[in-house]
Amino acid sequence: MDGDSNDEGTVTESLNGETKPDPAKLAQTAIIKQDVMLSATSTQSPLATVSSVFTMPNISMPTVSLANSGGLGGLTDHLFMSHIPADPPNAHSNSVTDTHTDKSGLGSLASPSQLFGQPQVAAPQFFLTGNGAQQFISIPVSLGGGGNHQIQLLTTSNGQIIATNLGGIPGLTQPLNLNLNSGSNQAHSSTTPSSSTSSLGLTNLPQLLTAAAAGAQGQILAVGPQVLNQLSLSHNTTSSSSSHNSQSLTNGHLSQATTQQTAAQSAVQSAVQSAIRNAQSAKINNQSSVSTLSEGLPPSVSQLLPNTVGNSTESTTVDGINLDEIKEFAKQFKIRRLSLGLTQTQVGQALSATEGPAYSQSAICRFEKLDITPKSAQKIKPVLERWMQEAEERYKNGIQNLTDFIGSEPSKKRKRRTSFTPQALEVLNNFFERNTHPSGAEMTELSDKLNYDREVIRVWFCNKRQALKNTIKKLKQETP
Amino acid sequence: MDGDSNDEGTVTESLNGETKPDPAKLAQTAIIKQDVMLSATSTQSPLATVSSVFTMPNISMPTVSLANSGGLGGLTDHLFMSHIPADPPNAHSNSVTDTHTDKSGLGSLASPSQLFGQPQVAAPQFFLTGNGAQQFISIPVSLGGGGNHQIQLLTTSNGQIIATNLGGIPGLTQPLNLNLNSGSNQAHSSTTPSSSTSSLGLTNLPQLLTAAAAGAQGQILAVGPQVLNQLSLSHNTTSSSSSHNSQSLTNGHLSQATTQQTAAQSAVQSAVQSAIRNAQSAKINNQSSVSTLSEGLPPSVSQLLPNTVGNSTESTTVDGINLDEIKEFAKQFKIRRLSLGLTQTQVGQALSATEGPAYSQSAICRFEKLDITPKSAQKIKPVLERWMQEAEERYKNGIQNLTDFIGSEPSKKRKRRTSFTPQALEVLNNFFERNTHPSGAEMTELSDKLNYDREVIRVWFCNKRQALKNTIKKLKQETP
DNA sequence: AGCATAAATAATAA
DNA sequence: TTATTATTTATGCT
Repeated sequence: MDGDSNDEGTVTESLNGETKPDPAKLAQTAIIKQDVMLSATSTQSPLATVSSVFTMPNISMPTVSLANSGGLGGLTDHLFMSHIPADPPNAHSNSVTDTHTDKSGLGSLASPSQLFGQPQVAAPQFFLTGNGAQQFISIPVSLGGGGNHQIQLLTTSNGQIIATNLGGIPGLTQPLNLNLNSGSNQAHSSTTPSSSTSSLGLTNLPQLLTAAAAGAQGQILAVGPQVLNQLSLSHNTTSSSSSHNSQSLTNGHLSQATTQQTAAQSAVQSAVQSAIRNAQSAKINNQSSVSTLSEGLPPSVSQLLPNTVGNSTESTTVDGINLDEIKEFAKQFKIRRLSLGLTQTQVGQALSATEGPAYSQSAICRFEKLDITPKSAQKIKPVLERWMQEAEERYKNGIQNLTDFIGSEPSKKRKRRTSFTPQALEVLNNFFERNTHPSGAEMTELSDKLNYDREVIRVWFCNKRQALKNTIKKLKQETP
Repeated sequence: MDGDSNDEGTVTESLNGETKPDPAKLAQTAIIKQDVMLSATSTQSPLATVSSVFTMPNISMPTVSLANSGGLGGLTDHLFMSHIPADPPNAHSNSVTDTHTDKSGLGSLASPSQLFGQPQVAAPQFFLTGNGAQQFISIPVSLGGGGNHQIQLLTTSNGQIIATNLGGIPGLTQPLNLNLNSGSNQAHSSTTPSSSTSSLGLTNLPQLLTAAAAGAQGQILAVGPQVLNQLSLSHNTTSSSSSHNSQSLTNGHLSQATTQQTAAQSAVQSAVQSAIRNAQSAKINNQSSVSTLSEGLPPSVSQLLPNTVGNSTESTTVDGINLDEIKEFAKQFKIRRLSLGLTQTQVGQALSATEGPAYSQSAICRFEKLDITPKSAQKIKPVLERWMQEAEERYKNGIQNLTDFIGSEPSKKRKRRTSFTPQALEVLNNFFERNTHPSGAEMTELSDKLNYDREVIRVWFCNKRQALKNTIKKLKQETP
């Protein structure tokens, strides 16, 4: 649950000097990064859709090659190619899954008690709104103005607790605002190369090696280029492929059921929700799509595309924008990103540095999922393409180079897994039993008491909650 | 674990049963944490810039691809150059640094209090990274500003020392960075002989292809090694021998080299674990490692490979197994997996079904990272190849098909994010203000009252606490 | 041989 | 965009 991701401290300054341009804006807070690993996302299925066929069969080879592939080499070629899946658009939407969702769902509404809560303010606001600029975290609303009294504000009715709590917590008082940036501090000093390096080397060596060798990075990288090429090709083509399976979800498989007990509910909910959210769901759009689509909502590329598929040979275009092309690009972009061993966060941060704010991890995520408007996609696509090309170029010239470009380290290693002592676990578990969500102060206390990093403690609770949740889920399933 | 935990319904643990024995012995465990962070580096400026000139966006026709490929050859040229850092080891400039670095450092160990967990002390850790800017990981300390009073905040009750410590340490401010690279050094000239490249290619078909195709790859590969070598060198350096490196390059000996690493790692592990865990063991080991090499541990492919590279034309082989080939396969396998949108878990489950047990998510993960013995890798490689081919084939024919093959899951969707009603939020926030840690009973009550899943409620509190925590953290950092 | 879970990354509500 | 949730990956462990 908790993710973790965020944290970060921004330290403003850096020590190093890295040259870095200014980062003025760096991302903010955030976290940072991670390592290389790639993850996959599987969530959605890529379907193959296809769309237009064309001629670019070139690639076809792959198939054949695949066979061979035993060897590696071949693989590359094909890999991608073959797929070319177009993804079905909906991916997300399908709701089958919803299960939990309920909440919002109808049920909840309808139901009960919720009603009564008093309607207070919309809670939402409280948090930060960040405004545009990235760097600042602004606190909420209010703050904007002058001093930050902050805390109270936060609290507000709904209680954003945050503020309140803080208040309660001694020390916390501080104002909420944080500016991340704080001025760029940066020192760029030049870095001392040799020395530093060396040190590094030593330090890391072991790890490095490993990483390189095994590491994700290395692997991935290699592929990259090829992929790229193909990608581009395919891109246009769109390829042919087969049908999309319509929604495969098919339930047939329910099998799992997984989770849900409430299939029924979920279905309902999902339906509802989806309806609401998406407003236009994919299908609908087809034709009218554009116009009709929701009025309010601007349709995202993914929403528009689904339709496309069909069999038509033609590409789907909206406002003069070739959605298929964008779709393919997005797909390839992801693969290229993964090939370089980069995370969405890293890409976003790097872009924010060079292209200006507006490239958060979320933004990258949305682009890849095409959960953005065609116009928007069209706008950032060239930026991403350019950036990716440079990243790839640098990669070729050495990781170091890429590292510099990105800012962070792609190869950063994963933190070593912490081992808790039985004693520590006992303390943690006892605490967890009483309270699964320790406050910051409590966490700090535990951290201090047990002598583990506070972050480690935080993560422990996070994972513990997850485990609990999973356990509960299982029980539910079984029970009935 | 804890024995006690029960209460509530939380089932928690029961399931597992873990129960873990306790080892009373462990001393404390602590965390190991940290690794090193490397930061990156920067040293040189990369600047290269570049950029892309054209971009061929999408469409790229085949041509494009050609271009790339064409590139291949060329690529080679550059490849290497850059890297080659030489680094002397020295390291220490900053005290901080030292810490990490030294493994030997024992000193560090000594220091603190770590009775339990980690040694906090070492503050160093925290920083990390950042290199450039952005990324800092947690805590930090901010250094930036100078005095941060904030720090204290963190500290609060227990005071995680961290903050405090940092503050105390003068100088920290900077230090942490490590530059990897530095690479500059380089001469590229000599280095990369094209020939080598080619040779490489020849040797390993797979690679060749790749290389050719993508160009990048090839390059990369090449590079990698170098880097590695260097690293190793430096690595060794520390200790003593450099010799290895050279050897490593060559293949013949690889084995030994490998071992070394292995040893190192292993050493590390053992050392760490047994001993202090925490301390950053890694480094420490190095030295010893060498000599020690390990006997005990069976070397993994990744451990063996690094050395290999070098320039040698030949491929690394151990026990008649071509490690380079396996490495390449592993790399491609991952990409292929991702291209199909599959997770390690899915692959593992599917394989377990068709090939019999023995293909857990962990197994897949380890294969991809090559954290397995060559023998083992050689054994499962064909299985994975075969499976992947079928998966790809099915994918082409429709997702459905793939879905069936995999067994359900692929399409499983992510649970939809819960939306709380304003009313519910009010109730929750009010509660949170009074008590951030509701008991199980209280949670159940809220769940019931608000009509949300209990789990959802639990998570809400969890996240709320985290948010609070993060807020606090930020405050600390920033505020100057 | 793998489970359990820490750590990391992606996706999503707001 | 940000904050937060959901998923995936990696690894310690006996």
